[in-house]
Amino acid sequence: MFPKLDPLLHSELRLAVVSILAGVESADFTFIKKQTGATSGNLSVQIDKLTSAGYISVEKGFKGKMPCTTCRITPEGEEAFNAYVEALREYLQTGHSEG
Amino acid sequence: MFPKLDPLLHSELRLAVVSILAGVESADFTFIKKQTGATSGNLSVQIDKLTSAGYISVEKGFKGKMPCTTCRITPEGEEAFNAYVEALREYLQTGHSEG
DNA sequence: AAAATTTGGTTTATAAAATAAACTTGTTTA
DNA sequence: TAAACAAGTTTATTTTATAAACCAAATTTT
Repeated sequence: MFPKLDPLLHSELRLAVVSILAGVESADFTFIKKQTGATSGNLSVQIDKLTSAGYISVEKGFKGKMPCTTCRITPEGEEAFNAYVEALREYLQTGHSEG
Repeated sequence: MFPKLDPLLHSELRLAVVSILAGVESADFTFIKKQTGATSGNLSVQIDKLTSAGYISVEKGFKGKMPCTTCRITPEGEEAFNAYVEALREYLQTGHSEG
């Protein structure tokens, strides 16, 4: 019927982050921030949550002398994303009859 | 890029309600409750919100002697639902390149 | 070279949401 | 007629999302 939607992905910003990461090998904090238009604080928090869930991995390093936080989606993250997309289709596709 | 998702629809239960109503002429409270598996309280609250937003309309009557709350999607609701589906596609479809 | 500004974030506080628990009103059943 | 049930509503609690404030280091300006 209506499958449960993974609450970790059913969040505008986290979904955007995962969507970006699903399409690239990796992306860094500032890039994701620009793409999503999110504030640093919000993005930092949501990246933490995705990391704790094991959906993405984060590598902290430097680009020249500047700190640089690089994010990647994990296999678990990809799987969760795919499952979420599948689940959502049930909601988006109308035609739930009264029978 | 990533369009804003209508917060009124980006809610698991409200989305399920609207999805159901988008497919039928009308549906009553108890039917929606069964289909979604929601608690009465939660459903009541979410139906109120959708009503306040003008996305659905509610008609209170009786089925025999029992109270019966019938819900319908409004044209605004349909439009909002369609827009939401469109917006979501941007998120679900991967391939946001780093260029 | 000191001061001011910018970069790249994190931590903490606040506002909004989702959800469940408790309650209400009326009806049916034992 | 008392107990149980139906159909919801109201209120309280827990989560979430978000923004505001903060921090350290690097860069730019004077």
